[in-house]
Amino acid sequence: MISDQIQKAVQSAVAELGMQAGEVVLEHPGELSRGDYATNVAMALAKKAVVKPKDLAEKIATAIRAQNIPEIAKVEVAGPGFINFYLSQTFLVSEIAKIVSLGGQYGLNKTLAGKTVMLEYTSPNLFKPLHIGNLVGNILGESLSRLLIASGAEVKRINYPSDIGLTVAKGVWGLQKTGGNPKDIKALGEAYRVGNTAYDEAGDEKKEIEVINKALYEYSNPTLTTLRKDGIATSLLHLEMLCKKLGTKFDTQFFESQSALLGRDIVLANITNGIFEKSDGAVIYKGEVDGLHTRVFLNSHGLPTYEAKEVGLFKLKSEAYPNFDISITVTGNEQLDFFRVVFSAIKKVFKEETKGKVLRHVPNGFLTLTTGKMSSRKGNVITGESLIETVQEMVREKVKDRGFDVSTTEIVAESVAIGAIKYSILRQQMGSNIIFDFEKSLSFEGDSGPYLQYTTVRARTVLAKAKIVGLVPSTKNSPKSIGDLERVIYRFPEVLERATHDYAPHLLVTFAVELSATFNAFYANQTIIDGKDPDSLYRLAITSAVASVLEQCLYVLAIPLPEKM
RNA sequence: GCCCUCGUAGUUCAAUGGAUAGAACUGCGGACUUCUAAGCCGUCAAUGUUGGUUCGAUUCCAACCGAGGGCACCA
Repeated sequence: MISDQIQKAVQSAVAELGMQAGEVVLEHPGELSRGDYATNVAMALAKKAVVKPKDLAEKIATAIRAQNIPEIAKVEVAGPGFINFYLSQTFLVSEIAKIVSLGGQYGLNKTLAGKTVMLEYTSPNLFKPLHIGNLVGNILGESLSRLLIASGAEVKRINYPSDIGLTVAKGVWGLQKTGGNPKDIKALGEAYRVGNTAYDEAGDEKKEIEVINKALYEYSNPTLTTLRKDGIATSLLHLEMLCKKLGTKFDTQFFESQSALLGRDIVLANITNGIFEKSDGAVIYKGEVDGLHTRVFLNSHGLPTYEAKEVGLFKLKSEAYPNFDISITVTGNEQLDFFRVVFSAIKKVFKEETKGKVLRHVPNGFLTLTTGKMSSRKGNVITGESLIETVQEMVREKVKDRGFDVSTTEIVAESVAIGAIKYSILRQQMGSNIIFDFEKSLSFEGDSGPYLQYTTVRARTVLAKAKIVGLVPSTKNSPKSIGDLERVIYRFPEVLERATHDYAPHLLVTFAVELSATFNAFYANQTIIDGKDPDSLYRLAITSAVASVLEQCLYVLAIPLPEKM
């Protein structure tokens, strides 16, 4: 990458002056007028060297100029002692040519080549409609997995649904009460709602549900077991459809019914060695040794808690993928402290299996809706699906005016709705809570999923039109001076790499918006297709590069791209 | 009480310790007989408070104020 090249150039220039630069910090100046890269080495070194930062910067700049690097057109000292680099037109144009020829391969890197990553996300409660929180986790998780793949990692997408426990018991109890068909997803949702309400009233119903819960764990009642089995199958099928809509396909599923007793046994086996200890009839792990807090792994009835199930789950995972390098769990940010403790325990129990490996919890934020439309009156929970459906309906109305046929309208409405939702979740740093504003997300004006989709579709439309006229994009004849687009688009590979490194899809979102805005300004400023203008072919090359990079951004964010808008 | 997140324009979000804190929405004002106007151009507007570290702090440290979450048998 060009940034590495500049880093090296700075380092050797500093060394020439008899100093040690260490890690050279390179950044993109806030404004393009200040160049493409800037470094602050002179300011950082000036103090030690007892010289004025600007004088030192000038010396370093001179040494760099002497290297005659073809990619660098100009080196300048500015402000308090920054050294600014201006990339050469030849380099920038060659990047455009590179993007056009490489297409979707442009920008991929090998920083995680050879690494296997287990990435667990979504992980819903079966029997219970998919909650918005699950939706957020799925969206973040899918984008993370695509980011890791773009860096060469082999990613195993893992789903960990809860198929046993109180939630399921509530649903089964509800099915018996309502007589609902366990193969009907709507009846299942209704059954859970009935069961959940009854449980909260804490009367005889609560006891009945607890009895069912125990019976399900023990498989002691065939009727109940069948209801559970059918309900789970229905839920899973439904989940799979929803995930498909969202762009996820899991490699593996582990169920809580597998991890529960396994986890319990592992915990029991690690009491004598002092990792876990008994306390008030329960089995606990004292996180205080690691500066954390105590958590209960087995309750006083000897049943595994969520904590112990995680221990069992790790066993399942590490057996399925013994050669993994990184294990990531994406869940709500309220579980931050929980996972610190659980990972601390797991690392002790599985000392060998976790040696040299990374266990990481990636929190996703809590999503709240600003408008009253979706608020949960009457105790109705907002499901992930109803969110998508509501947004889709709003989009549908807008798309109708465009005069598409019925099936196109439907496809576009779904893509745009999902794009809008995903964008509003991925645009900010993960972990912080998300405010989802219906009006704003669906205004389609700037800083939105539809904005990115629209820009990409627009660029593709232009390319298609040019093709019909017989114009082929080319960078052979670039104009005397080039614009801002070339100076933004070549940054894509470094943005992608950093987004992976920081687990931060939002960096890619920010970049995609900036690129889109630059392209839209470019588009508005002139006519791209003009058979009489020799520069037209170059403008088409740029358009092609933009379309290609934006498509990649959307792909990594797992935002669908409609054919037209 | 202890611990963890976090606090940036009216609103929703950006800003690997850097230069004039960037967008979008809203408000106000424009351009358009061009390939998609879900677009483009201009403009008003912000770092919770008080200290500290630093050549330089939205960023690091401390205290305070405020929001959310967690802290023994839920997940």
